[in-house]
Amino acid sequence: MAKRNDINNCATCIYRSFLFSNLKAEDLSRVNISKKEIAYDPGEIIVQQGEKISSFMYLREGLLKISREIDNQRNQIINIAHPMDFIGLLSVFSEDYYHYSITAIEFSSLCFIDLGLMKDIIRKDGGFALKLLEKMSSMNEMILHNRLLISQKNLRGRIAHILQFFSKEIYHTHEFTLPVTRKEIAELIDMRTENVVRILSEFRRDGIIQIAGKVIQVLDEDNLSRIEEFG
Amino acid sequence: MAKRNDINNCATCIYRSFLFSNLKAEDLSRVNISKKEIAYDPGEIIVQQGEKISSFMYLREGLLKISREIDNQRNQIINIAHPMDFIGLLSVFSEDYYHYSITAIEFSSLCFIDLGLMKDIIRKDGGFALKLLEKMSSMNEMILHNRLLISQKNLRGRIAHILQFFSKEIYHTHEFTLPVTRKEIAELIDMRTENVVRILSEFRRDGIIQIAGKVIQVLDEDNLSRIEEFG
DNA sequence: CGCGGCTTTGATGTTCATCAAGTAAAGTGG
DNA sequence: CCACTTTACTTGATGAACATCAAAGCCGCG
Repeated sequence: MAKRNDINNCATCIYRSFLFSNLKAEDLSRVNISKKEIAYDPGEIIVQQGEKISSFMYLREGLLKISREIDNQRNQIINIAHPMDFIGLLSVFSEDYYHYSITAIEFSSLCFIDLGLMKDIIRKDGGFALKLLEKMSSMNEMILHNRLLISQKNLRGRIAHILQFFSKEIYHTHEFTLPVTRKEIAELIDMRTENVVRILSEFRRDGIIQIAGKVIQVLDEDNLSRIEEFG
Repeated sequence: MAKRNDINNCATCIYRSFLFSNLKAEDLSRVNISKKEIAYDPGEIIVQQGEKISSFMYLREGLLKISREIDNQRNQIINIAHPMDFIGLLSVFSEDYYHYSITAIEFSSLCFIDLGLMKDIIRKDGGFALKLLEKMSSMNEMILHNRLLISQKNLRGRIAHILQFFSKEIYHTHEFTLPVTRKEIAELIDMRTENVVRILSEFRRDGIIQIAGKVIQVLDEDNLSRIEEFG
């Protein structure tokens, strides 16, 4: 793990999530004392697949990719995590070792909370446990739902989907800078790099988007939506 | 919901799961009083997509399919649930309404526990909540993992995978009766009915399996494993 | 300045969906 | 119980969608 700069107090942290707002004052203080805040630059690996799980992680700021190795040199990206996500909620409570890697794809700031402490709080505070169950349930449902959607779409539909994802869910604007390479897009939506490029070019030819390297501008969102839906 | 026959007491129920064995005696008794046990024949619908979630379900015996409608007349099967599974753990705690349907594909017996009661127990018993978190986490991880695997395999690999699934994880024997139609297999592993048939026939020609209607016998498991892995 | 990874386009072949058409099996009503 | 209808299964032929191979330009970085 990298640079440390514990600057914030959980009680006043503007990033404090809905979940932690349900914590009792005493427990919040325990979290505050134990937590470690770490910042990562794009490309930095936060968790290596196979590593032992010892922390409960909370993404304050930035963007991460959660991925896993399939064979020698092929990767599969499971999810892109936004702020307020409890990353690794995927399996913190079921597995001893991470089944996936976590990498920063933008400048990111994470809080690490000792897993033992979290479990202790859960055991003592059933109300908090229920909130956590709900959060976990909805995160898992979302990721699975996404996978099920993608597997039904053709390649154009998938590209449209991922463009809408970045435009609407991540950056909330029509013009944005892709935080991932073409290859990573391919790994995220089950296709080949060449076809990502090809279809992006096609969309540009058709006046649906504008491309300047990693900067994308959505010009015809209606059309993009139609392609996403029917593709 | 269908026929009722509340015959069992949770305290002595031989199907009582690992999870419920962590329940305090008092809470177990509350579950026992509230629970409804219902039996279903193959084909009977247990939950309709869109229905309100009001129960926590536990599969005592049988086999279920969990599926969702994509468009007018196309379905996608998300998972096959075995006994001891807390079905709907997928989203009981995050959503008010089911995002999927549940159908019996063999004679099945389920216990329904009032969701309010479950939430109450969770709030009071953090230890139980933690066990539930672990169970939920591992179930979700398994389902997602399966999806990620399938999406990387070619059609032969997927068929090999699903045959191994039924043979090893469900029936624990080389010869078994498929609980699903060819069409349902297709819906489960993202392919078309025709290709399910074609590849099964191909496997038969190659001496890997024997087919008699719905009865399948795995003859060459090594080969099947190889196809699963490299396909 | 040169190396390696990223991007791009074209050409080619494979895999898979689709269409078609027929058989078998299973449910339905008289 | 039999004619009838529907649903499941099966095989072949065809074309579309996609992966793969190849080659060249680009860009950042040491």
